[in-house]
Amino acid sequence: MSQQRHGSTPGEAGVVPAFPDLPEATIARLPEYLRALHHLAEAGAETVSSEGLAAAAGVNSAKLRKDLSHLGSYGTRGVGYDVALLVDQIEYILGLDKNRAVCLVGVGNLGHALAGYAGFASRGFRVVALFDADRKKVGEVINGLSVSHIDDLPRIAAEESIAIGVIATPPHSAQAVADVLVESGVTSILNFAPCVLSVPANVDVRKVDLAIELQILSFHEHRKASLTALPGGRGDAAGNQEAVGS
Amino acid sequence: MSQQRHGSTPGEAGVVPAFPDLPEATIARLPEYLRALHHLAEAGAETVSSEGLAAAAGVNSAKLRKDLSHLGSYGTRGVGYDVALLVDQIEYILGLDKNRAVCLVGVGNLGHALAGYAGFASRGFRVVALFDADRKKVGEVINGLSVSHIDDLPRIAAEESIAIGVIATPPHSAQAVADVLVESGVTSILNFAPCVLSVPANVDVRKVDLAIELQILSFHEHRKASLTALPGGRGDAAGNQEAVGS
DNA sequence: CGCGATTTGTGCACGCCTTCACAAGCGCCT
DNA sequence: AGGCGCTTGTGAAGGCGTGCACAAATCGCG
Repeated sequence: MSQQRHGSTPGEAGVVPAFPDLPEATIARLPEYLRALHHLAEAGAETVSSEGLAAAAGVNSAKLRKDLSHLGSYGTRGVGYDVALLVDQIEYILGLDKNRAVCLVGVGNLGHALAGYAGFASRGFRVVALFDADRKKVGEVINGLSVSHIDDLPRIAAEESIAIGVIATPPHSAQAVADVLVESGVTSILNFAPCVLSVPANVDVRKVDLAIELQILSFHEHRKASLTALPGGRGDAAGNQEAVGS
Repeated sequence: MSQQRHGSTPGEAGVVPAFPDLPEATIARLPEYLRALHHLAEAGAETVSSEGLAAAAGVNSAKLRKDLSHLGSYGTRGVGYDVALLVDQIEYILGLDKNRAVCLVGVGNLGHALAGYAGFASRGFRVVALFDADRKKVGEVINGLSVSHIDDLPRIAAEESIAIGVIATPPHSAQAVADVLVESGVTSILNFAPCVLSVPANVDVRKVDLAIELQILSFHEHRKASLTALPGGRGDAAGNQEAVGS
């Protein structure tokens, strides 16, 4: 679904739409808004208020309005936001209208699951290639996709115009894989290996460490336990949920 | 992340050691430091400088020093930090010396992988129970653990003193699962389902949405593409790596 | 047409986090 | 013992993000 900018004054910017300078925190929340909006759209809602959308996304309504205001005025005062319009706009900003090709390296325990993860395809990502260094795994078919050897990565990445790579290898080989990915033209990496990657400045890396999340929860368990052990400690302050990022 | 003030010890250190009031951002980095320290310990290092550890963890050295200073003075000026001592200290703070029991709900594609994820066990977490609502999956053995029906969750959670639960179900059943977990005494939840969970204030929820990470990368791809398309745009702005948090 | 109800967009203040820069402290060498 | 180099720990400044509170804008209705 290609699309150009809605509404916005045609008087400014050039052929390439001016790219808004969004705060990183806002960017991280846009996918959450998008999910909530899709949900609302399926339910038949045509418009939604900042209050309603904020509740659906689990954030403060003022924060949501400020986030959305960064990408332009797509709301109508007294009414709310047009759901369909906002969906299109956020998908455009996130670049999800490109049906991006993704490759996955490391078809082990986790990689196997990621290769079949339905959440990727449903958000506009196509996993177009799987790689592994183990020749015993090459040729294995997962979710309709055959595993290739990592030596073929540069060729296939070029053929398929792959810009995003997912690393699901053991940590000791993650850096080597990252080097190959970068060499092959990949400019965004999602790293599931628990290690620090070194990449050129023009390459973006995001890291997901499942064990770290548990350790953070463990800390809070420890804290809560030591609080309830104390005389005055009642753990019922105002708490809300939401996490990740950062 | 759930905020929650916790007044530190009223008087001085009691039987329960005074629990430091760590910034959330610091907590999120401690596991990273810990991983780097384990790596250094295996390599035989006895001490490490803030510069060295910061590099291994992929952060700024000043930030690392400030983080560590929050948990006390465990470094020696002119020398650095004692690796073994720091490992013990961080593990204590994170509550990893308790070998915490974890249960996993939802043995689908992702849940299967998580049940076998070695990174959990190696960081002091024991996955002691697997649950699913599908009776066809009950009894299936994964990684030496048999899948139980979710109706048995309250009983088993009590027996095993489970305080941490992992949700890897489809989003439409995640809230119901969370309710059962909370009802069963679980006070920390790691949620892999792409939805917002509503829980009591004393329960901590962290969310990991794999698709969101890809969408954030997609945004940066989009941004980089529109930058290189612009005349003045050279794609060598100050790019850094590392992410998540935040 | 005007008014009130409603909701967006945003100026502002506050607090958290990051980063710099440097004094204080420690060990080693002479 | 004394000085020197190295490293930690921290005060201060700046930036970023959050949330409040309100003005501006829009719709519906009498």
